[in-house]
Amino acid sequence: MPRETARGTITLRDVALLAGVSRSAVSRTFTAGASVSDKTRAKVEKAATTLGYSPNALASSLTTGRTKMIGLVSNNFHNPVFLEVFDLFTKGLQARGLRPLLVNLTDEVRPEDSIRLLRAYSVDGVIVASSTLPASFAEGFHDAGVPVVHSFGRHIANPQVNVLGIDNIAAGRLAARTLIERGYQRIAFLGGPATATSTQDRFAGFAEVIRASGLDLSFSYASNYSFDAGRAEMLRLLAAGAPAEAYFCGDDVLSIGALSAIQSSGLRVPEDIGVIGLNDMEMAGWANINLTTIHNPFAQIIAASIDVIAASLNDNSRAPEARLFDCSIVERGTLRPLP
Amino acid sequence: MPRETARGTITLRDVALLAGVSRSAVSRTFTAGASVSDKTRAKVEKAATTLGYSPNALASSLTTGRTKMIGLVSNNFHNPVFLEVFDLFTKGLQARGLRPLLVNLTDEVRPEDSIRLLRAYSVDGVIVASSTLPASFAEGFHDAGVPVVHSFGRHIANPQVNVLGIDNIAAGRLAARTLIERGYQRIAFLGGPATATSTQDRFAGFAEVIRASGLDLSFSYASNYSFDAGRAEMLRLLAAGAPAEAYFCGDDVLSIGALSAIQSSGLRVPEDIGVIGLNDMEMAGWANINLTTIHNPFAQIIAASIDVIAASLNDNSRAPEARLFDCSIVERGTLRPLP
DNA sequence: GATCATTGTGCAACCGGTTGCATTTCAGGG
DNA sequence: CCCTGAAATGCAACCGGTTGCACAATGATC
Repeated sequence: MPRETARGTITLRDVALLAGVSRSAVSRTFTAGASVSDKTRAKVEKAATTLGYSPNALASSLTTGRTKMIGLVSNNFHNPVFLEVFDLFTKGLQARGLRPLLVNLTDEVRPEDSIRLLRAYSVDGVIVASSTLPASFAEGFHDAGVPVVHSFGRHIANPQVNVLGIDNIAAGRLAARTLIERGYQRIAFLGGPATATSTQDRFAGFAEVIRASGLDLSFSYASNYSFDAGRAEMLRLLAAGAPAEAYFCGDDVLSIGALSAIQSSGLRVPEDIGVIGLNDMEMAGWANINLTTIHNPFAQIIAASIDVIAASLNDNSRAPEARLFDCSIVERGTLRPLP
Repeated sequence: MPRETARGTITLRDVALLAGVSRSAVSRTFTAGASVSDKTRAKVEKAATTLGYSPNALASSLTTGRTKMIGLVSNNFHNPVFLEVFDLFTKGLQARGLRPLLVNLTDEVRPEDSIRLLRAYSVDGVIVASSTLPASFAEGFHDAGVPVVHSFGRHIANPQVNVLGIDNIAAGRLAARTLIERGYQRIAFLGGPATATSTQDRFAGFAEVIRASGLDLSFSYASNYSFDAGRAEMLRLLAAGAPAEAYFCGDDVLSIGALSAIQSSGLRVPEDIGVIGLNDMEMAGWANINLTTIHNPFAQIIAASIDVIAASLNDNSRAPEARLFDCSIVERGTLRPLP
């Protein structure tokens, strides 16, 4: 008698009974590389399909120690660029048979809670996708023994955890050189929140080059990486009078906010004011935006992040690596052309 | 001797040993409403914190039959509105102690695979967030015995599964009335993909009212809900000559593409051509876009979807419900004002 | 046909918790 | 101080799989 199937779930037992083999045999037919004869495999598969059996991944995780779930943690649920990021991460993880367990950190930056949560769910690894969180956040997972990669995080020489992303300092330098090449003199930095590591680094590289050229540099910060914050800050700058000739904005969405402020005030881009962004999100290429920006190679970074996390699953003692990816200028319509 | 802690995981046993109680006692201190004396609870909690123990949610799911994981399935990873959707879903689920397991269906619409996958992970329920998938997709989960709600799905009278969203037919009517009120005569529908249920319904309502008013109605479809598709289709219409006076576009992102095409061709909005969108995504309110559109009450729909799925977890025999939410016009700058 | 190396198979213990049941502890009442 | 009922506790079986080990079946070799 196939026992009370109270919750209706079909288990290994049921299949074994129907196929007339042991539970081990059923288990083995469903684990790759196990030793099963063609004959029993056939019997088991037949029984499994007639019952509509599919193995319980969570139960097996108990003994194998692997859930094939990856925590995907982010705090950027308002920046359009992150839609591309989620798309690439989910597709990339799925392609490797990994499942993203999503954690929205928007209002919550206490690492302990996320760590406890993701440990409770025994995720095999964690991807922290954020350019604004401090390194300590990802390190918390590492300290808890969970493989982790910090995507879009701050680069440092000897990191505690894997960190993959662009060199924000170099990106700042690139922005500065680009503006200088085009003959801009009164140049400004309109950054994201001053607390974000990405903002700090972009500013550092930018300021270094501008000042080395003997130019003045004014700078200010938007309250966060958002359209409204970019627009508000640019409106403030315009109202204060004597805006700069060109602005390096913290990222694309901030740039778009700034552009809208400039348009509202009747000034023209790039004739009166030039703007360069960073990220090259899809929208930056839209014909009505046409933002000159610095390309952030998301697809590469994400593919590499997944490679690294997958490698860490097999060998958690890997030394953490900090990998940098090159940025490049995408010339569109918000800077005047090279002289 | 606390047994070989090979993988370093701290279990119930370890805590029980240290606290000098049985495993049951430890288990009970961590399950709400169980009967434990204050004294043993204190001992257990002390031991748990010194060991850094946190219960394994997956192991407990084995006996309780609940994982508190919800499959969040979508195929819209390119429409900016979905960033808002993911933000609201993840926050709402987390607030109830539920965890979203994300499934990206972008290139994949075979329901069986997703069903098999989510059953393998024993999710307690599934939310299908898509306005383009057929009802049969969500029904697949229902047939497999998994509670499911289809958010933004097509409304029908006696649904097989919970479906929550706007009344797309009513929205189409609303768009038509809005255009007629403003005196537009040559009116057109620029829809999303003709295969999407949302497109079909919006068209049905829209066409009904336009034709009832004795006006002509021309219509065409973009290849998908995206900026590029909207722009391409509008460029084609403009090149073909004699465009309509006003367009009801399938959604906001399509509208923005169409707007950009109109601007590119030197025509003015709303003087030469009016545009009305649908969704009222964040970006529609950006000052440089300022799209007149129909508000889709995402926050309400998502909150209700979570309520419904949470209720289904306790009682999977609930009769499926189809709930409709009201849309409203958001007046901005892409339609001429009421006469 | 006997011998030996290879698979293939089932038993039983285990992964980390939960829970029904029997037993013990305890507080309050007489 | 004893009795009673309720609360607390531990035992042991179980959730749905996996896996080491011993044994059985199979095939190759001489």
